Amino acid sequence: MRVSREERDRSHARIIASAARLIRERGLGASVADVMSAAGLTHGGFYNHFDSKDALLAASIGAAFDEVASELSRRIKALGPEKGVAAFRASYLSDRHLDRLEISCPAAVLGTEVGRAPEPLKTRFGAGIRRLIEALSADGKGSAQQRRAMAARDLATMVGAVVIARASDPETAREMLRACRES
Amino acid sequence: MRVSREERDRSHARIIASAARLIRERGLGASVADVMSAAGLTHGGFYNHFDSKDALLAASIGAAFDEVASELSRRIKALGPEKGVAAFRASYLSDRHLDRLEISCPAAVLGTEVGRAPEPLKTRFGAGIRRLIEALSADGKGSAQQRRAMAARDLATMVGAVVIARASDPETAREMLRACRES
DNA sequence: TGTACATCAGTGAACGCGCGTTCACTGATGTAC
DNA sequence: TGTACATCAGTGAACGCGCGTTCACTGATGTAC
Repeated sequence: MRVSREERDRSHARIIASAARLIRERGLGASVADVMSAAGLTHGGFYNHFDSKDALLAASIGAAFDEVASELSRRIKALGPEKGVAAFRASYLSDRHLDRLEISCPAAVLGTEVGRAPEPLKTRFGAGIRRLIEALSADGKGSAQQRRAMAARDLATMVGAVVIARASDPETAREMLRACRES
Repeated sequence: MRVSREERDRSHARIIASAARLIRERGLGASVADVMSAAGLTHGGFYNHFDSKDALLAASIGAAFDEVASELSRRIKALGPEKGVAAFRASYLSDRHLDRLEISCPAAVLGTEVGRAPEPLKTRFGAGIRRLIEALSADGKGSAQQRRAMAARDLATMVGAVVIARASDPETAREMLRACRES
């Protein structure tokens, strides 16, 4: 049956939120039916909300980056640039982060899959990356350009370390994280 | 019809080699039928060679790491530790590497997918990573432990940079690679 | 060395399954009067 | 404000497709005598 406009908008938001979690947990292959079910709906109604699964993926990748970027901003606001970025880095490279796939950084959890995805997904992904670099640039010395480059390198190291750690046996994972925490 | 033992062994090697290329190009979802076809065989014979698709994935991830690790060793042998590692790093972070998925580093091309794969795949993956860290440790100063940690960080940065660059729009990709080449 | 037979790598059809997407239908909501 | 009707979010069955895996079959290879 038809539902009110407010209800419809709530459903839409729930679908994106469910997808943002499920794709991080299971990858881009997370099924439309499972996403809809996690949002408390049935799969048939999906196309009332999105043109295609790819459109949902784009929206939910954006939402996932939003989450991570605002967490970083929150830390910077609370602790200042230097300590805020350091706290973010420590949490990113923590053992705990390894296990919490569903709220993890999209780059660390979807990166290689998005690399093979169609262009619109990459555009969204790239926008998320630039947002993170921008926020990370709050810390550091030198010109704005130098700080951006340092932030980009910093992000690459964090993402690479977590990607490798998650894909490896526990011992190798530990070595990789420990080495990168020392930076 | 039955073929000779030598022919059989050649088929086996061709299947692994084809898989090592195809999974890097298309991800772990590359189909058994496509792998067999690339090896000049039909899909029905696959289970004469492997117990399951996962067994093939493990073998071909190992083979892909072998390729990359021997390329690094070759450079070190030819140019010495410092220049050899530098040449490897430059090639890893080159625009050219971004496009050559099928001969790329498994970590940069399969990392997030292997993160969700069963344990045996991660063990193989971790072994490949340790081999690369080991080889990269040839360069650098300090104790063996310090050199290993530096090599691990170096590898994490390279992998993260390429993962992010491939998953992003071209402009963001360029910024990320440029920043990491400056290291 | 030759012969008879068992083995088994390779073939191609078939299986069951999960997927993205479509569709006819339902009935509460929104709208026109 | 009340009524009649069009709209459309949500449902659940159905579609076509590709996948990993199984299977009966073929015929050259390997082996036992």
